Amino acid sequence: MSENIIGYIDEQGNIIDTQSAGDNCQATPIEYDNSEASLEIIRHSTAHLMAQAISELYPNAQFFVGPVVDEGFYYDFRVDEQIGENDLKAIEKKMKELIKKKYTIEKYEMSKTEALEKFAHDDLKQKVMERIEDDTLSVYKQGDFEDLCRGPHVPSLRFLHNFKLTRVAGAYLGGDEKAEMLTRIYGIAFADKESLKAHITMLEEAKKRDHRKLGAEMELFMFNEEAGAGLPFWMPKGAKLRYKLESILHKAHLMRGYEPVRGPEILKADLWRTSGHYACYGENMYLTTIDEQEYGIKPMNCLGHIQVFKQSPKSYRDLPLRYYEYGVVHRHEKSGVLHGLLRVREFTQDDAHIFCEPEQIASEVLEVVEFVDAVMKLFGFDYTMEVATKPEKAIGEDAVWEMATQGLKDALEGNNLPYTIDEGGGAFYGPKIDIKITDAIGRKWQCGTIQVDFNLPQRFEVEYVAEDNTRKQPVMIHRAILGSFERFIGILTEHYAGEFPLFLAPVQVIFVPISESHADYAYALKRRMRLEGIDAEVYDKNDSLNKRIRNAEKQRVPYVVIVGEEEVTHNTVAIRDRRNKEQYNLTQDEFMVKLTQQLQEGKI
RNA sequence: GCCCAUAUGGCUCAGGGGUAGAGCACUUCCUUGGUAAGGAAGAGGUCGUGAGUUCAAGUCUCACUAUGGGCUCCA
Repeated sequence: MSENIIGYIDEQGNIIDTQSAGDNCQATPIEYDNSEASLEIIRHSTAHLMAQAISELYPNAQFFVGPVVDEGFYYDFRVDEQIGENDLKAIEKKMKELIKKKYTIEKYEMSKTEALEKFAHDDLKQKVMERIEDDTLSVYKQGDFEDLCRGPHVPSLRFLHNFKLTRVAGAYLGGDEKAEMLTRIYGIAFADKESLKAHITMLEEAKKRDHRKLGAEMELFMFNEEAGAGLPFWMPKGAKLRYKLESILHKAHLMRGYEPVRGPEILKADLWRTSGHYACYGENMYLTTIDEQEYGIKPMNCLGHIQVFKQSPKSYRDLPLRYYEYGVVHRHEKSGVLHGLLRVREFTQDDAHIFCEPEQIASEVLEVVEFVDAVMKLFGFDYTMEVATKPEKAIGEDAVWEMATQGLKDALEGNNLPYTIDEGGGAFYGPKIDIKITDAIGRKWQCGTIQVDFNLPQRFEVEYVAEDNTRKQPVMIHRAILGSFERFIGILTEHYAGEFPLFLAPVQVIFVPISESHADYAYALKRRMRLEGIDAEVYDKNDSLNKRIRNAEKQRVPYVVIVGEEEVTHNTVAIRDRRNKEQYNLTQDEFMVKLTQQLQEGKI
């Protein structure tokens, strides 16, 4: 057996560790490196090593499960002491001590009955075994530490060096909110030191573009303890950015035949009862009483649009009718899930409801998908689509659900658009296509959504007059493309690391006059910019030129423009490119043309 | 909501049972400089909120609020 082989992959793609394979294994060997299979073994063994260290430091610790996940590994366990981030160092240190003992990792098997007996004193192990169907269970042993485990593991602790424990967290036993909460420690491990270092650097880079940090630095948005959690404030620069995004999207909606509407923020609770929100979504709603009448603050915009639709009789000739609204909604999210702009309690959706005939579903859904694609391309986002099916808490008949779900799949399949299925992930009133985009550190966020709804039209008796003069029920398609301005701007900020394209940047140009005598020229330029709808600032504070240039650069604006004697004389500007730091001169007119042309990039 | 952690001037952070400190930012003055920090002076904080322990609490304890890392859920 080669020194560097830590396991094998059989023909089915299963990983077999050296303990299980024996000496004459014919399967493909797994070398000790950063391949997927190798990391799987290394990380799993590192999780066990961590458990061993924890059991030495906290002798009464009991262990649940310690799997490998996308970003490394974790172990769930129960312990009497409180473990905080500061304790991770001590655990790491103990792990390194254990490595020095060069334990081999041995495997032995026993029947489930024997195992149940062996771990009779350990209720967590009993719970683990409840979830296992096999009759034969394996135990891995290193030094005095042994643990029930399926493997695979490295042959010896000597293969483990490059790891880091990253965070400590609480996790419900088995992911069940009603179950006891265990302590979870996350860690990461690699085959070599460089990869570990690179990973840590990547995390630090991601931290630098965290939208919460940039949002504060760039004065885009803020939160306020006195106002309450999850309630964002938009500062002037953030509001400008948001307004630009709203305008781009507003035009895009009009071009696609949408009509703006607007509903009230609060509606009587009876309407929410009719819709089913009261029963299915009530725990997330803010309710209030006015003149002994119960009202609900809207968590969604559909009801308003339905009332507008119903205001006058509609003909099949009116369909499809596309109502859209930047709808402000309030949802009572649990305090622990709030996260910068990505998860808030008040947010504005770019919401639309398309009322159409059942035969129009596929073409309407497809048009929305194309709209989504145009928006995602504009910002350079990768995204995936997911068809979400009927959840446990749902209204409407199964047959209706099936028809709607199939409609969504047909629209995607008919146009060769790839998608995955999220079983049980639908809204309570219908199936949906979720559009998920990936942020700067690889987290996936749901943004856009397309939902087919046969239920609300029925509940509210929404009707149109068909060609044969009978009354029919339209289908409602709920859709959002950004999802919410809050979340989308949060993701955009991280995506661009704060360096927004010209058509979004809250400040598009900063003029830096070389000395006081050139300030007038700079202000004249600023006025000219404003007439063209371009946001510019003049940095003429009593600071050195270098410092003002530095401050301007730190603002992450698309253009920093220096003006001095030469520019004033020739009516030109000296532009610093923010990317390559080169500079070039243009006449005022050329610069204006360049800017207005570049603004066109924001059209969809 | 639950587990763990954190909370000191606008920002980043140091300090620590005897009554608060730095850098940046801010104000004023000098400096008018051609591409990432010129110099000087000044102002600014009941140390998140409320209780408790103590002769004495910003420092210790508890509760609450907010934030961060997770669990669960969602745009």
